[in-house]
Amino acid sequence: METEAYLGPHDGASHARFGRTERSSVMFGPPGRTYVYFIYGMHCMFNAVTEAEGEAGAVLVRALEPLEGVDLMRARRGLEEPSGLASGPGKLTKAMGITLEQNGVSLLKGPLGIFEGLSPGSLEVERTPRIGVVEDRTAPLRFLVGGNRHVSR
DNA sequence: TGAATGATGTTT
DNA sequence: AACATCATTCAT
Repeated sequence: METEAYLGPHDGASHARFGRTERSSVMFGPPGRTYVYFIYGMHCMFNAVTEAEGEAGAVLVRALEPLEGVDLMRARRGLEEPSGLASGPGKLTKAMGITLEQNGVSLLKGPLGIFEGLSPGSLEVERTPRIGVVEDRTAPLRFLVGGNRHVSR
């Protein structure tokens, strides 16, 4: 698992840096929903909205370790090998079948209810600067599970 | 290292 | 209405 935090209007690398726009409006909405957006003309990025309504904040899920549905993910990616299925934010949405249609849907229940029935775990979490951002190059807002190879490049 | 590829927000 | 930018990926 690998994530990055994007903050509110004061975060120069966040989509919320222009305030509440059509694209970023879901970031200002209630927490526990998805924020999905289209980038580079070809990739969807998957975020979880984190902050209270009226404040902006989201966590970009950049990579994960496939535990279930590996064959389906492989089929969606069009890969023979099950390695690197979701080792990047664009790869991850393709493997998961996440598109703009899922923008703003709940993560607390339903098909994407990934926060449902979660119990706190204990993981070694490493922190590094975020990838692909030009503002705030040094802020350590990228979080990875220590020693896990299912991360982005 | 660079091309692919299109929406977004800002500037004119 | 036009432009620069972009929370990437893959092939060269």
